[in-house]
Amino acid sequence: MNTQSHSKSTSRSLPIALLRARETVMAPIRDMLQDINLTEQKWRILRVLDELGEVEQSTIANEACLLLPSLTRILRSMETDGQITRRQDSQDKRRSMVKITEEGRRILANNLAASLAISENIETQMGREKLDNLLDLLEELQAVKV
Amino acid sequence: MNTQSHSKSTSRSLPIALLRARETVMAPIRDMLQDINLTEQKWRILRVLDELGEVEQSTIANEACLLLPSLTRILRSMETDGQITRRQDSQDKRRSMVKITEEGRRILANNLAASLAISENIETQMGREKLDNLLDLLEELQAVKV
DNA sequence: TCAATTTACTAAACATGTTAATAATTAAGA
DNA sequence: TCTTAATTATTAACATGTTTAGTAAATTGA
Repeated sequence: MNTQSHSKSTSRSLPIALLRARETVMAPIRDMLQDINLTEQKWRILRVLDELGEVEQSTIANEACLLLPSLTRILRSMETDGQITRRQDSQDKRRSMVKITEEGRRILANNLAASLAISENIETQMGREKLDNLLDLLEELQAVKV
Repeated sequence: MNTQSHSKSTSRSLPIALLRARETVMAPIRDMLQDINLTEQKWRILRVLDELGEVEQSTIANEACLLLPSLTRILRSMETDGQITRRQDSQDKRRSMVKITEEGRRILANNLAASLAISENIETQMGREKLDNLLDLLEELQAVKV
């Protein structure tokens, strides 16, 4: 008898189930991103910036699930590549405000169709109702106090 | 109007929702693991090995959602620390068979209670029914053809 | 039988994750 | 005001993620 027969199988373990499900969903997205030479993290950052407008780095880190040290490096390279701009906030000089550029928006626009096609493929197989149900449950899980 | 008003907000994006939910769930587990000087990946490997017995590395990689190059490095350090053993398979000399040691099992056993407490906290807040529903949907999502 | 292909793993290079320490600035309290 | 604490971001160091390439062993198929 193994240790986990007291516990639960990894397939019913929430952290592992979330990870495996994400790997499934990400596989085609990674293929798409590889074609345009963009990492998963940079893609998330562009989407968050497009959604929120000009924001400070801590906000990006929270929304895109990145740690600040990673973000510092990634934004540096994205600034070099002309996908985002940074400027010091005039009110609070600790903050640096980040904004997506036209080039960044262009990348999003160019890949919107491919991105949607991937989502729709999953929606077709699982069904809209189940997918909404899943998204609701995931939002609820995020709100749990840990 | 931003690019994503054609698309969907990041909170209704499956990859991002899965990532954010996982961050929530993992936070207390990371705290637990830090106390015993174990990474999240090593914890997953121990759980998979405990569940499956002696297996080849590709199997571990699949089950624990790790790529083989990462696994090579991590197993090397776990072997040094006496948590797993490796031996060449006699039938197929390409394979190396990996097994959890008593030390590895001891680590699992010592942290089973803490691990369960974390799961039960989430279960209490979300409810058993919703959690089962979520796990079912995640399993279904994993099975989607991408 | 043997060349071509597949499988299992490792190596190397670079990007990101993670923690700790630090600098700069701002906020809060005595 | 002055000091202390908190906030924002960066740097450094090391572990892991990710991709590409490579090696060795096994399998396939003419």
